[in-house]
Amino acid sequence: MSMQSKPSMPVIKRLPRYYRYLGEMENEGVVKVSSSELARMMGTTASQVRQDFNCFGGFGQQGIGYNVKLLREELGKLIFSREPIPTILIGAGNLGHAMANFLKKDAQGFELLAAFDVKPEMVGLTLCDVPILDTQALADFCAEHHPKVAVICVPREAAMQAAQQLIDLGIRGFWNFSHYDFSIEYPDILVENVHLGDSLATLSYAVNNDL
Amino acid sequence: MSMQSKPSMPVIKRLPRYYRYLGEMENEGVVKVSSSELARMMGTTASQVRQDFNCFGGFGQQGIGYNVKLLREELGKLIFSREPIPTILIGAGNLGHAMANFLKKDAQGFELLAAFDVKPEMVGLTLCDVPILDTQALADFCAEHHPKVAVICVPREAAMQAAQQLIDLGIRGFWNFSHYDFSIEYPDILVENVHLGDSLATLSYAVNNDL
DNA sequence: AGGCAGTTGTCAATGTTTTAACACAGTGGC
DNA sequence: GCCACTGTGTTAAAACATTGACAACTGCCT
Repeated sequence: MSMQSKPSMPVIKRLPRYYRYLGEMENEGVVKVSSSELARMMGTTASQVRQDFNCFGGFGQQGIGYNVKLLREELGKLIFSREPIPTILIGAGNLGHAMANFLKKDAQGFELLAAFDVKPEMVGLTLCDVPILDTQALADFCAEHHPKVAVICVPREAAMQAAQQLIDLGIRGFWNFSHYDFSIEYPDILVENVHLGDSLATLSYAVNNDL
Repeated sequence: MSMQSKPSMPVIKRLPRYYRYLGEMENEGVVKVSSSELARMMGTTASQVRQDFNCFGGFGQQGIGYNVKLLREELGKLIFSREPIPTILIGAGNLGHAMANFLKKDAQGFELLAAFDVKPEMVGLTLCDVPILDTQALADFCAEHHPKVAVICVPREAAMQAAQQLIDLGIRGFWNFSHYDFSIEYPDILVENVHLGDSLATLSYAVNNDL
């Protein structure tokens, strides 16, 4: 039970998937699981599974395997905070709607407080039970509610403009759907990019080159 | 100008980003660029940039750098096919709407032919100029139009059910937003996963652990 | 009780990706 | 024309990630 080494990015990126599979198993009533079975689901080796968990101190029992419920709880503690992270949405367009929906219904660990948009006809409406506010009101809102994460669903130009303000207002984390790369210009923040265009392009490459 | 070695996955994943940056530069009228400048934008080293391009034969000129327009064109040829890939959308819900929009307006290399949904009230409507059809009509539609890629915007259970049928109907590539992992059960297809939940969880881990 | 089959934690070996180093090509000043 | 300067293509080294191997442990069967 010794913390082996600081988890590397590939390990961290696998955690949510372990967590997801374990959730499915728990729903199906599975009690214990072996590293080799998890490996089969993940498409990797048992060795990697064990080593991944060992970065965090190893949650298994020798000779037995891993307790599904316990392991999931431990991973949950690593991934999610005790309190949901207060979050705002920038850009209540098509994509913004879908992501608000996702945050409210399918995601855990985040609490959507409000959405912001520049379009006057949007302001005043609600989106999944949260108000759509004018971007003008952003500073006041943040001063009062201290959101920690912003979901960026505006085009590149708007994201560029908003970046400095959001950081100044105390936002530390970004779930970024825009084509603007925050991390380049502001190194001290946490950005999770979802570059849909890049993802599609990768698929295109794969289809083209028959990978 | 010698093809060095088969490009590895990390290289391929970087190509769309190079392509994106080069597009921005071209718009700004930049004519030439050096590997070190590209490296600064990408957040990596000049060495990596040069090596990445060399997988495909090296598009630069010694002593000069890279011609922005030329390099972008070459990368474009690698990533995209001559003809847009005929594509269908499965699931015309909130997310499906956003992705149809994205495919039509922001993406290149794909042509959205139709959307499919099981909800009767959806069927018959249009979505970004393409018809929303009943899932029942899927087989006939594919027989006639031969789509090559499907965008999966339905929940896990529906994706599981649809998987075999879509593959049988000749779909080779999937842009998958569901929590169902195609690649595990069907190895001979091309899947680009966009696991929004996993992405959010990664952000949560980062915020929690202050990475 | 003892051996066997199954499983984890851990360390070593292997494979892959990134970074560094350097020879060589082109450009511009003189 | 020659020399310094810039910057690529390419090879080698370093860093990193995955896989293999094995001791330690458990439960079960005889």
